[in-house]
Amino acid sequence: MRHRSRRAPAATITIKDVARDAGVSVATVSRVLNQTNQVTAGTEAQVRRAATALGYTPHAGARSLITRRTHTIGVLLPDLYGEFFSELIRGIDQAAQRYGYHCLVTSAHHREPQLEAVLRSMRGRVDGLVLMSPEFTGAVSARTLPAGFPVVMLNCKSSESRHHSLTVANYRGARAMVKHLAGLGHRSIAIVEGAAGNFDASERLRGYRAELRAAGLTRRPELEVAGDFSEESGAMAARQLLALESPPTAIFAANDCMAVGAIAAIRDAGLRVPDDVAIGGFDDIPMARYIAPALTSVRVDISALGERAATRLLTLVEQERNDPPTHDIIPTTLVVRQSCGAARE
Amino acid sequence: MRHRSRRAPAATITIKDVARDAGVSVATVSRVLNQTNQVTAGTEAQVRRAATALGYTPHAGARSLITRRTHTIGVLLPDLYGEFFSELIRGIDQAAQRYGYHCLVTSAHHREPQLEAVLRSMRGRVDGLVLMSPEFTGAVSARTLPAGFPVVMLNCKSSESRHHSLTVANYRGARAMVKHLAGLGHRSIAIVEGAAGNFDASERLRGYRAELRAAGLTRRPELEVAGDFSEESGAMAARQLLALESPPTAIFAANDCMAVGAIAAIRDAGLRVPDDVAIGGFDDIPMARYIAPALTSVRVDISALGERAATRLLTLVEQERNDPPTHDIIPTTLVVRQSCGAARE
DNA sequence: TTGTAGGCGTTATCAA
DNA sequence: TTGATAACGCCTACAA
Repeated sequence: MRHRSRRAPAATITIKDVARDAGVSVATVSRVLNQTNQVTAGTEAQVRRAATALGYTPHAGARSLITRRTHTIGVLLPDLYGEFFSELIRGIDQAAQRYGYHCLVTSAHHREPQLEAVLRSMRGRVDGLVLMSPEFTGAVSARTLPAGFPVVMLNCKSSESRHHSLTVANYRGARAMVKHLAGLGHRSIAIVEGAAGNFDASERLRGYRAELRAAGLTRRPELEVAGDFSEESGAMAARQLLALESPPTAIFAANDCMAVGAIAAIRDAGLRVPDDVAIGGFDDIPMARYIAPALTSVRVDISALGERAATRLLTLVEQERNDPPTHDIIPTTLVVRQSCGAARE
Repeated sequence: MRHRSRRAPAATITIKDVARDAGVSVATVSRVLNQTNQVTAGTEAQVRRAATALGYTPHAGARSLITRRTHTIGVLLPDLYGEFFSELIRGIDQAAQRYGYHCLVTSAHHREPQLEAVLRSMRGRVDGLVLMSPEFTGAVSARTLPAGFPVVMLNCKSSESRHHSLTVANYRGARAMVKHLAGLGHRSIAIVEGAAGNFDASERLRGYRAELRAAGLTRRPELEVAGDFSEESGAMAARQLLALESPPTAIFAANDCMAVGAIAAIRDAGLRVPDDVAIGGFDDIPMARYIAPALTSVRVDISALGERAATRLLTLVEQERNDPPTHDIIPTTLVVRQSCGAARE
């Protein structure tokens, strides 16, 4: 008959219950729990006893309402597919935990209105934002975020410089790989591009083109093939390149997954890597050294990227200051193995 | 001279500002924003105009304090390393977004006290919990979570049945793989075990042993080699197995990464896969079909696991009822490719 | 249909 | 050292 066939209201015990049981005021309980040592050892003991007896835990939401600190950072990612993001989140979470913060993770905001809605929904939930989104512009920021709200951008267009940013050295990494291949004597070097619209992808393409020019090689548009970072797209791209009238002798895949797909396709076509076609990848995923032939790649320390981003953000949050934006670049390393034909082990 | 070389207090605009500008009370603003259609079209328009003009967004924390709904679910994982977790998070986040919920992700809680602290810190932050932790027992639950708090456990010991749970069919999957290898005529089948203490690892080992017995094969302890799910541990395990007086003719690696490492080690030893040693993996990561030889594996739909877990949890949260706990098992599929010697393409 | 006022669980500011 | 009491930003009876 009552309105309560529903779940009981989660018998929530509050600071008041502790105060009552300890025979003190809520203010005193609060003081004990917040380490503001203005309490007698005796009363402190009483309070602690009552608190543990009741199994009391402060309500984070209520606390943050008056404190204006949620001790949570928001992490906004364009996607969650693949090792890149798990590594990134791992790094971010690691740094956050070190500071005693939580991570609110969200992904997939394609169109601008959706992005704005997501950013808005963060109000009152997070103290700052790690943002990885090509769609995030200064205008969006102004419309959705309070002025001075701490933000660190990840792998975004460098033009957006009003916020702090961290970027992987995609351009330099790609140049290093192409330079290496050219140094091995390759004159026709192809690229399998990353996903369209992806910032990493376009930067790697830019590096590829720049280094071709620097090496005095002519750029052939038919050697720039679309891909989407998946193994399958790498295989398709390789097949397309092999079917050319004059196929390339080397292929730079914009990530390791596509490189693996390309190697499989080349093998299926009856050709050998690196003897007939040399292959280079990007990212240096753990598996790169174990496949056959071992993959030459551009190493990126993704979790370090995440850690630095979170650390930067948390510094901003805790300092409560408007430092002038910094723009860091995370360096990459060329790792030479068998697939490019340089190392023969 | 002022106290404010610090950041301005983020000029936060509240419901009061909107009410003032719209010339109505805060209650009316609230009603407009919460779709309780008890407002004149005229005043509603005024309120909306004022709200957008100010760029107002309700404060989620304040709202949840009175609503007793955070619209956030907590996700507690033992780790964040590797594709498994990114896929899992992807599935969880997908379901959460469909329900309009956020995800608070945390990892790495090794010892019990730390786990309890983390669970406690969730109070007032989340409406429910997706929990993947071997250390989470009924006792921990009772000490840290309010009675009736919605929880869905992932890949945990089935003994813990007071909460809802979802589990991958590790045991059955492992049996299917071993049965397949035995069916190909292999009499000495080795296993490279997963990380010690890991539930998936122990279940896959259990399945391996059970199927050996069922196939009438004698179990040889030296054919059970330790691993930790990494490529490197798979390679080490394979080397160890090849050094045996009578090495196995087939190796079941408890995940694909270790299988890749094992294949590399076997090749380095001058032997061929599958001719000299057959290999089977577990998980069927995207790359499995592209390596050489293509990897036979047990397919797991991880993102589906995450999606189902989150959906189950959100059903509990929204229904506000104490349903009797359900215990679902996510099935696996054997995917036969070249590495086991069955398919020759 | 609208406004007033109380309360959600904390912390912060005063007096005492 | 301690205790009232007023915020924090919002929702929701209840009254008008």
